[in-house]
Amino acid sequence: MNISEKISGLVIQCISKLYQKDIETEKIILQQTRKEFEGEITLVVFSLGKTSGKKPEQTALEIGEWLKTNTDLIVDFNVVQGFLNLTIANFYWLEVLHEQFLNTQYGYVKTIAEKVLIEYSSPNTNKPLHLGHVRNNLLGFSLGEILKAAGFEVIKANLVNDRGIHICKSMVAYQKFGNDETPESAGLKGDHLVGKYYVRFDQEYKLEIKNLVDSGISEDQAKKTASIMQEAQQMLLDWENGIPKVIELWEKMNSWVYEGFAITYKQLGVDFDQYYYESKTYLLGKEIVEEGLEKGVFFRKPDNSVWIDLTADGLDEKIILRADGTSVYITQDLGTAEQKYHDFGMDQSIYVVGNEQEYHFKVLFLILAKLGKTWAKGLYHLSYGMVDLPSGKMKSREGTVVDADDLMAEMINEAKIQTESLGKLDDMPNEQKEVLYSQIGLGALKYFLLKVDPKKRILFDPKESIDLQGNTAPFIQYTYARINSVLRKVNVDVSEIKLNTIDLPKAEKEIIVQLANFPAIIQSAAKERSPAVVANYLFETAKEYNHFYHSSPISTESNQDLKNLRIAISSATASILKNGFSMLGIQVPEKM
RNA sequence: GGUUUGGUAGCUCAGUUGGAUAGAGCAACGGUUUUCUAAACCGUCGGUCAUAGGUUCGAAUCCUAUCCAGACCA
Repeated sequence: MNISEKISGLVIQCISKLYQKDIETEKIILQQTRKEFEGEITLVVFSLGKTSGKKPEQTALEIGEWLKTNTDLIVDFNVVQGFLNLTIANFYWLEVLHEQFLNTQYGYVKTIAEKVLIEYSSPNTNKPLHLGHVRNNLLGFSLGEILKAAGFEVIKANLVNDRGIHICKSMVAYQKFGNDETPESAGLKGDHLVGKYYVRFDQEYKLEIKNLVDSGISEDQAKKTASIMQEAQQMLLDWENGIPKVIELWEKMNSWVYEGFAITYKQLGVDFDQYYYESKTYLLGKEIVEEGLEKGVFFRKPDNSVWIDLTADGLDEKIILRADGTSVYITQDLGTAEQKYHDFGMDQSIYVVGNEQEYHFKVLFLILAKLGKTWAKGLYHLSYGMVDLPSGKMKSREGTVVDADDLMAEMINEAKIQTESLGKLDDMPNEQKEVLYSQIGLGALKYFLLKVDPKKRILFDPKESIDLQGNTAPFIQYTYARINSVLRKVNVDVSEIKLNTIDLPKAEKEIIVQLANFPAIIQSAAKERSPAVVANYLFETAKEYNHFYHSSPISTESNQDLKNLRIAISSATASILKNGFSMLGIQVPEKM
């Protein structure tokens, strides 16, 4: 039971004793006391006026007095207008702290309540990953870690988009212009090599359109008749018909891409429990179409196409199956959703996909609900904003992207320059330095993307490198490293420390109160499905600790009780920073 | 045209179910190291919370309308 729940209980008791009235827990509004006032928890009394029949200040005074005299937990109070500021007994804070530094998994919920599947990343195999994908990957991974900490069983899934016309485009371009180039011969990562031909296709295609338009054909017509596009469409048909030569090329090029992705994923630190491939799932969903027709949820038009009418739900009529019987995206997604439920029987299924697909998922979830799928209520689209450049949207085929591999390399290099210029680590072995640069550089990148609310779009200016000072990962990493340094200096076994009840100085109490919020933060981040909640909390915590650090010497403190207290606080802070960061996929260095 | 998300300091963002004088970081300026890591700390400057109404003891937060930006559906 956390402190708010405890106090709520006490206030209910108090009101029943003082005013002979019962009150619902929801009516009791508690918040953290603002720094400028005495106390740690504040009861907002305005809404209790009706219950007490008295003015807010009078009510606050009466409740405060009762709590002070009748409970051990509350030792003092003060009233400001309708706010009752409560001072909690030191023994409580010491208890919390004690639990924290003994339990390195403080705040984690160990009993598994529900199973949740998170689908994220879901790349196309025709080009390398860019900054937008990085946001997706980090959000998906991080949310998975947060949900695990909050007591969910998590399955991370990746639905690879490995077929379709866009894949055929790079294949056609490679066939025409590739000269049997390989990643080895070109000295390129496999995904970059394939991406090169995706760009090449677009260039050739545009050129051909231009020539056709110049010869007097309309642009629309030119787009359709361009021979390179027709080749791509033919290749898609050949692929569907399993023409060996095409399948072979497809397999070869995809395998290059997978080798490239594996490297990028590894460096990003993301992983998956389950892979789905669109090439294996794209025919799913046709049975659902039958099911929908039988149930009367779908209807067939005279031209034989299948539709659903969602106008009553404020949406449109949506096509489910084309007149020629071929699938559209939503058909596959219906099938894949059912497949996933069949495979895992999860309670919740989260799709981490950009906000451009909000409409699509609204339709998908609605259809599944209308089909009477009991699991449809557990579907959720984690929609996030685009990462845009000052010049606008990133487009792979036009080459206007911030490449994930390049960016990571730049960030690591930036971290290296910065670290070397500080010149504190001259005695560190080179191998260790490389690890550190990567922790700092990647940490800064990840934090940059995760600290903002997923709903918001992010503007990334490649000309301005990502900060390493202020509200950044290195700030928090530094706080961690510094705590480690102090703990090395005092050289005690933290688990052996006994905390005696002593007066808590203000700085000490403030940081303990901050640390005590960690379990609630995990829950709130899980509920809101937002790693940003964790990121912002960790920044506040690090800031609070730094404030404490500068006013509270540890190694030179002669009062043993106070020294132990500070060691305990430092140790607890370190483990919260480390655990919190691990939920964001960011590592902490022992030294920096 | 419709749906939807956002708009908070020069810039990047926090701001819990409505609560106290709207907070951080960056940038700018000033200070702190014979003391445990100065990637730090302390201070100064900076606000019509897009706009206008409404709800109420109380609104950045809820409601309505409008403006701006993004995304999507025709």
